Amino acid sequence: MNIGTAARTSGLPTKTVRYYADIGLVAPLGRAGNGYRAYGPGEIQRLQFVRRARAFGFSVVECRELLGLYGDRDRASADVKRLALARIARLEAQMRELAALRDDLARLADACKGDGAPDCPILNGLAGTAATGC
Amino acid sequence: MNIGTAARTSGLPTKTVRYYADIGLVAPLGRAGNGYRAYGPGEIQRLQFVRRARAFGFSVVECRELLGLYGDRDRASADVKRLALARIARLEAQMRELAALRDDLARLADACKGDGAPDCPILNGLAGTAATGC
DNA sequence: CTTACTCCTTCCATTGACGGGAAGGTCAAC
DNA sequence: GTTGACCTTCCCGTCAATGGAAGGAGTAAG
Repeated sequence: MNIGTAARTSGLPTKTVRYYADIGLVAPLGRAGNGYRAYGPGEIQRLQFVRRARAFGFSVVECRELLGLYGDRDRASADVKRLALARIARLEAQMRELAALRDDLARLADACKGDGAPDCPILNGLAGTAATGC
Repeated sequence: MNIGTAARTSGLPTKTVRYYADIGLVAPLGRAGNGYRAYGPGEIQRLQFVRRARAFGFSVVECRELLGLYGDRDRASADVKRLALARIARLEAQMRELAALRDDLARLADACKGDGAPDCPILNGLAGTAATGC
């Protein structure tokens, strides 16, 4: 299977598949006589695996670790759960940060009339000339 | 005022202040005879402004726009409010995405016993061999 | 056989917003 | 006069790709 077909069936852009081959995340089966990368069903599965893991917010490094566990028949599911829970914790920390930002910004925006006048609590808040609590 | 003092009083790393000077976001007052960048109180204020706006998740491009409005005596607060509301919308979209990721991942992690056995619903889910709804 | 078209290869540059570190000039204090 | 802190420019690295150029390979039609 050539890289284009592998890309289409795995749902990744060709460039990304090549990139994953370059960094050794998902190596092709080998090379055809013409130098084309050759992919088999196992590689397709790993590419899809990585695509999903990336969609879950796992970094490429984490994907590498997950792929290692994926291919390890002696893996302990505790290892995988640990990675997943750590990722969940990071997601929730990010959400809390974003929520705090939104609240602060919304408070400023609420105080802003949004008319044609130059007096703007948002700019005042960002400039630190008003009490914004941050 | 030299760049180090400007960095300390504005709360930004020296590298960042230099970077902002390079990209023309906050230009120094001028150069001293020895080539050192010179900063005055106005620049400090703009640096702090950018620091706060960046903390609010505004991109450097948006900061540039906000700085333009900040220095414009004829600005309309509606322009600023538009930027703030757009940023809030983006924050909320990000939060929704993160929440969806967390929910999917938590559902998988819940199904995982986390013991020493190799059977792992998380890996199965990522591999697409189980119904995960994604 | 030539043309046309798609697919593949490698290599290089770019993104955003800096951070690390080298090589070298400047300044104030002791 | 010699530390030590501070400043300058310059270049490379981050993360995870993405865009594009230059050129080779495969297939079908005219």
